[in-house]
Amino acid sequence: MHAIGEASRRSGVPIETIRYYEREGVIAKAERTASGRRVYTEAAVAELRFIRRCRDLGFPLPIACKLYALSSEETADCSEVRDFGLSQLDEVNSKISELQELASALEELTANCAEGSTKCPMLDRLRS
Amino acid sequence: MHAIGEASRRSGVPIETIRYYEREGVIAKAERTASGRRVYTEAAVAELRFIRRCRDLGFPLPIACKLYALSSEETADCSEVRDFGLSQLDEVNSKISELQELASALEELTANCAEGSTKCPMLDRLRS
DNA sequence: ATGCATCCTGTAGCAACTACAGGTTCAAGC
DNA sequence: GCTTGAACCTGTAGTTGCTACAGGATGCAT
Repeated sequence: MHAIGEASRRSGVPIETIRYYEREGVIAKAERTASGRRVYTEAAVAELRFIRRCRDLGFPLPIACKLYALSSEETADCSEVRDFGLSQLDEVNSKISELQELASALEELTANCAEGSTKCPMLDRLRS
Repeated sequence: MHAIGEASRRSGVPIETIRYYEREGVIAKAERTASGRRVYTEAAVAELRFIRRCRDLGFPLPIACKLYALSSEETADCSEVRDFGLSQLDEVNSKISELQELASALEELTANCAEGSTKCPMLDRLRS
């Protein structure tokens, strides 16, 4: 059993975020001591860590919740998990292509900017 | 002189966003008709378009403002513009690498998920 | 005169936190 | 037993850049 600070250290989820997750129903409400302080079991810490890993992979919170629910089921069907993973992968890949287009646009725009010039090709392109 | 709807169509900035920009001081306050409706000059529409192009390139609003200010100066030094562009490029590039790491992690995690399996390697990795 | 598009203000919601303010409780040292 | 400082509590507001109403006024065409 750990206090919230220890749970935070062990899970890598900031204290404020843990409380936020509880408020939002992402995780179950923690038990409390007589004086009202939250108490976390090892399993609760593992849940926090699980959620954090999902977030690190870019899964939105609702999906992270679903994945955790799946992971708690005995009968967890791998293919459902895989579908979430693949759809997340799709999204990440399309963000990557978007950003790559941005990057090449920015490269082109900055490439012709010469120091001291009063006629800036980048500004010209933004204006026209 | 255009009403806000026309300014929106011409600049590609949604009406609500134009009002938001005005509230936030991103653009100058528009003139009003006797009855209180906003009125946009050709120059104001150009400003909106400029801001939109900056946003499309991923520049944050405060930077978009600075770029517009620079673009209005006679003495605009190209090198300052270039610096903004390069720093934006840096940011885009680092986001790309982050996302590429995510993508490869997701590829690895999903690769071994086989249909019907009750032991999901992806869940195992999220748990451990 | 009527109806419909367009406009107005003001407020709230989104995602996922983060950062206070203002107050209680716990634990360690003296 | 008392003090002090860390850690905890609730509740609210701010972040970024919009977007979506609600509820009402205005403009224009028929």
